[in-house]
Amino acid sequence: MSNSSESLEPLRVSLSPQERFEEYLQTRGLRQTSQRKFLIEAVFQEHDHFDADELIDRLPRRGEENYVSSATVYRTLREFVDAGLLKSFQLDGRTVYELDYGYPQHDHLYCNVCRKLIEFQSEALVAIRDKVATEISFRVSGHRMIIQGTCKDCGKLRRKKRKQDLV
Amino acid sequence: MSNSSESLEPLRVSLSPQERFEEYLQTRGLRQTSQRKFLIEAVFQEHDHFDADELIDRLPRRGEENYVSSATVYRTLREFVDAGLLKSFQLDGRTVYELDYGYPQHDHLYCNVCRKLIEFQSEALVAIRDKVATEISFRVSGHRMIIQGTCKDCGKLRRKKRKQDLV
DNA sequence: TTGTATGCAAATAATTTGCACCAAA
DNA sequence: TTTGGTGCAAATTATTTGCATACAA
Repeated sequence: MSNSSESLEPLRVSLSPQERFEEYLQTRGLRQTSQRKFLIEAVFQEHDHFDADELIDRLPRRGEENYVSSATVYRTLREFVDAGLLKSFQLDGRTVYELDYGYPQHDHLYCNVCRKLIEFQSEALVAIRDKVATEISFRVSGHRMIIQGTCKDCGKLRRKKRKQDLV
Repeated sequence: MSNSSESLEPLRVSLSPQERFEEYLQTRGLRQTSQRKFLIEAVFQEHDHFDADELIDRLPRRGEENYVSSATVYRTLREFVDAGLLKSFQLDGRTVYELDYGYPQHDHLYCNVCRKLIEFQSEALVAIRDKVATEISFRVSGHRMIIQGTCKDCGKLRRKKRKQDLV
């Protein structure tokens, strides 16, 4: 899966993701391990969307230094979500992760051609969400909005191709 | 997965789902088979959300009359989506289907407790979608909005439980 | 020392696919 | 009769889990 995206500016937060995660582990009596430390670095280095497979691909292989088994990668990604560091959602049948801690709430446009995720923010969208929910006494914990279609670049390409076809 | 939902009123459409599907098959040189006819009946009998597994559960078993293999169920559901009869989306890692042909565009609230899907319609939401897309020259083919949280009933239950806990 | 975390491989679960046979058009 | 469709079982894919061992607190 291609996973480039246009990124929003990070917010200023009092704790680093590492510190935040430490806090999370301590309050639950869980342990700080070298794998967890290494993974949090790896994940927050990239500011992009990714799935477990892509992450594993850019991590050290078995036998190399800092190798982490994929079982642990899957387990740790879920912890990061629990800890509020990452958000996850389903796209094309796989679980996509993105940074949450330190990043503003946002939604996505998804290009069906190049599979790029483009972020956008809309207060109006959140307002509508809350209004709809309030009307039926639904307590909102979050939402997921994905606009599908064709991005600017892919729209251009297709038009170019159509022109060529006419020649 | 529980799949009850509050349903919107069907629209009036000139062709029945069956006729619409026939049309689809003919324009593509595909065949009308007894399995396809049977499945379209089964699917449009219920006005609810469902996944492949739930559908298969309420169909005749192997050996019984009108049995359809699950491979064919999966294949046919995708055809229904292609034909515009059904819509599909991912929820909790599985593919959920709902009637599309003859039903108005809408979105969902999803109760994390009872896993019920509640439908809602909002023109304002569509307007925001189109505005966001237009601003970056993105051609929209559709969208998916899911509001997560706790529905009215489950909110009540939880409060009741908390009260009991205090006793 | 004590229980949590990890790595490995096996297990799951949902869905897809290869292939021989069946049946619309 | 020709080509698409179906059923079956095996293959895939992403992810989870059981278990023995390793290690943080």
